[in-house]
Amino acid sequence: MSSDTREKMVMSTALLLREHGLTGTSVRDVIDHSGAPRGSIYHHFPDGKVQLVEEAVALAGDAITSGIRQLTSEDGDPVAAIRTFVSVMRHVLVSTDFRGGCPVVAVAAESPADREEQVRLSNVTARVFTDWNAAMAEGLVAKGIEPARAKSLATLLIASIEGAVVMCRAQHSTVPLDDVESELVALATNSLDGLV
Amino acid sequence: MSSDTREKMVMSTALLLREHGLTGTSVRDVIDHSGAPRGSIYHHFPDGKVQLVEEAVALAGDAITSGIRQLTSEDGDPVAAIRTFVSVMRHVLVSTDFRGGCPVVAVAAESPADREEQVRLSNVTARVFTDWNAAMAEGLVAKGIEPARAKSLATLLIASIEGAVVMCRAQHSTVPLDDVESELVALATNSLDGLV
DNA sequence: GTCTATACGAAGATAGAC
DNA sequence: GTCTATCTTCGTATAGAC
Repeated sequence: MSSDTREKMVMSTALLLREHGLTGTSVRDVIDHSGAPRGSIYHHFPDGKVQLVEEAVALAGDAITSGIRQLTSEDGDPVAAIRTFVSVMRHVLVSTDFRGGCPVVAVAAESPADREEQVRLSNVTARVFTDWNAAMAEGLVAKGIEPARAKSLATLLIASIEGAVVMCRAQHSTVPLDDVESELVALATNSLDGLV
Repeated sequence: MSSDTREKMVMSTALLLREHGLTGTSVRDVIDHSGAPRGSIYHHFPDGKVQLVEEAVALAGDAITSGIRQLTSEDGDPVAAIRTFVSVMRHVLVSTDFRGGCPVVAVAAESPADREEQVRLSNVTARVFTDWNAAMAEGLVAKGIEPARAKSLATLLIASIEGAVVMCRAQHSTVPLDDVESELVALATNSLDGLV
């Protein structure tokens, strides 16, 4: 089955991206890591590396979006969404011995020299960040926070978790993420109670 | 004067790193950008690219540390330090048309395949993040916040600003950083007033 | 769909002249 | 200190057979 090979390649790309970054991840690496047949890359991904990366970012990003939506929808709890988001990131850090982070950030933090590539990739990363933000914000609004505040609060949540992940990689420790989590939980709780 | 050439090379490295990342920045690029003589790189930097990057991260990182210390020392104001940190980042984003971010994050977000390189670079990035954190935390403690809380609050400040910068690059907009700034200023103000 | 072979450029680094 | 030339490896991508 060919679609199986395709999926494996996209998955491998996401795993390699979060560790070595955009330029640091080569098509060769993806082939080796996925065990995919060498001659099939440009069959499945006519646009080559850019397309592979686009799909990997979308895959990883949409998975997070779904997670947030599930935890915040209906009778959900935004604080649980925060904890889950943090847990996912912490697991990635620990399981890669602090060599891996978030593939979306990895791509967003590098600007390729090639213009077209730059545009295509920032389009995906921007969409993912917007989705995360909307999902988080909706959960907060459902709990009584006003839309404008919910949006900026959601941005703070996402930005700080992502920033903490980078700090954890540098320090080979989950402490930055742990600290950010407790601060965020306290802040979100207070905000939901109308205290702040 | 040779030290002039040296400084230019380190400076150029920092500028290129924040835009293209670790793997995306080549020694050739640094030579071209700095206008330095081609044959002098390995004279000034015997360890080649790693050394160049180490010094660039330290240069950029220490400049921020100094900025924070100046604004928080003595009769200083932690909120002013936040605003200044944000201003610096916003200027980088706008002046590079959202193609450039923070060189420290750029390096910390990529794990080189080479072990020794990985160790050397995470040593610098870790030190810089620790310095930023200590500088911010000290400013908060001086204003009456208890040490443990100051440390985690400082981490939140730094992580969220850095995370927001990455989001801004993706979205070609300063809105994420603007939102984070207002949230942080509010939080810091409340914390200093003993409200939270 | 998948193979092997290969084109072509760019990467980091070094040698040896000046 | 700086030059030019070059070694070697690796990057993306393509060609043409199977």
